[in-house]
Amino acid sequence: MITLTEENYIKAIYHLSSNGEKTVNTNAIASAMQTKASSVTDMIKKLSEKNYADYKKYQGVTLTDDGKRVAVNIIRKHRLWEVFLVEKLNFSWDEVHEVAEHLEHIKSDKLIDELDAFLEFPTYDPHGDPIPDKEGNFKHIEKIVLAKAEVGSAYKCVGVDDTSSKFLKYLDSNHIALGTIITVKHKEPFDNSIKIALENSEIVVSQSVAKNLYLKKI
Amino acid sequence: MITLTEENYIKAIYHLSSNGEKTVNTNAIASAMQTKASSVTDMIKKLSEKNYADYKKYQGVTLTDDGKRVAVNIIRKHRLWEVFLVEKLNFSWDEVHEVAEHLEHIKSDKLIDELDAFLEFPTYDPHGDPIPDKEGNFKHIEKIVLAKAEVGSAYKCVGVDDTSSKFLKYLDSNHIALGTIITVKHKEPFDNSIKIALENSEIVVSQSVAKNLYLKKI
DNA sequence: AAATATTTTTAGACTAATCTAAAAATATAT
DNA sequence: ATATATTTTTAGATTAGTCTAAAAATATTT
Repeated sequence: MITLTEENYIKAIYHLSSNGEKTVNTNAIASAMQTKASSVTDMIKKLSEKNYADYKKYQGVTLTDDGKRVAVNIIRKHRLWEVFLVEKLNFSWDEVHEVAEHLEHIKSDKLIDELDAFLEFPTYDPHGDPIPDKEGNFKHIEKIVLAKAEVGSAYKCVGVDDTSSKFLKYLDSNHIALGTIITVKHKEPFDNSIKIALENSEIVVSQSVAKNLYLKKI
Repeated sequence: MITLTEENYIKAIYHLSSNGEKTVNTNAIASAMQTKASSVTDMIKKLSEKNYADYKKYQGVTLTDDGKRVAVNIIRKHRLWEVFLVEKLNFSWDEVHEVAEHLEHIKSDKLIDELDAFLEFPTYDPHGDPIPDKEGNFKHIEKIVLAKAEVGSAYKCVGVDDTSSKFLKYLDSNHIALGTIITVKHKEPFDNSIKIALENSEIVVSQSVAKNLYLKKI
């Protein structure tokens, strides 16, 4: 049996290794899990014993295929619940994360398969992240970050990196949502801010916003 | 903060005291919680410290108003999730209990209020049990147990006491569901079995079935 | 009312997950 | 390449919930 805490560590390791495929180090996990390095060491030993992770002392950790399977399944559940919350229960995209963090740990294959069907097999969650299917495969969308978009081109907003309530509320108040069409007008070299055109407005966004917004060329 | 285990103990105490309003004894809780009496003693001390229960050594335990509030809220969540599972996710009434046991512990007022609205404020769960409203009030239905129904009268099936999968499947296979009209034909004094008439059939049910089926006179 | 049985509590130990503080290993700087 | 800094691990303690076995309290029999 896998515990809730083990699941959360596995998920954290998965996310930390998904941007860059090498081993994940103890401190990174500690900061992601809001805990201390010593606790992480204990846990990765346990994950290693249970064959969810490969671990050699002082050398960081990687997930085994089993571990990855667990991680992807939790991500599937998390994202399906997020869709449910937004589409059926009137949650906004900045409110779903915390509740989904809990719902994702409910263990019932029937529950998640039926939920998937009830939602008509969605492929993206409310933040534009792909939802793995039952077998763990997910769509790979070719997206770039606004910071690297080219001046003069038009893009569609397809996702966010930062899913914090603060950032999502900022986007809401500037009328940026998934699907919004964005044209890059000007990049300011001084502070890396970017002027973009939306449907009815032009706004300037800071570098930190530009780094967290995913676009697809149209 | 209230833990999952505390919530489960509170729920168990509530259910044990709801049939008969006096104090609940340690062994009863131990058997309901599938644990040992010594563990129960530890926990009721803790619940007492946290003001969810009143407890005097060797004298059993009762819930405080706070404790009752917690219990009713969990029951509300449990039953709303059951309705969701049956009405939206194609679960049958014998499959919902286990999953609802987990879902009931998700803590989010918005989640449960929106779920309630999404389900159009149901007042009964799939087993005929009333669903408390936000304030904790629930409908009291005047129901009797089949074992005490009178020969010759007609009744509507309004609930079950035993919600085990075994019993519910037995009812399914005999075409008894919530709303089914039942006429009592004969009571057999020898073994307390009862012959009842359904829409298209007559069947004999044992005493243990008769004790677990709730009816309302029509 | 004394003897016996049952129930409940206590005492002490265990596991999972965590922590602090110190030690060990690795990485970086001079 | 040696010293210093950083990262990681170990050692030992803590908390929540559980257990077993023994002790204490209550209930039941005779």
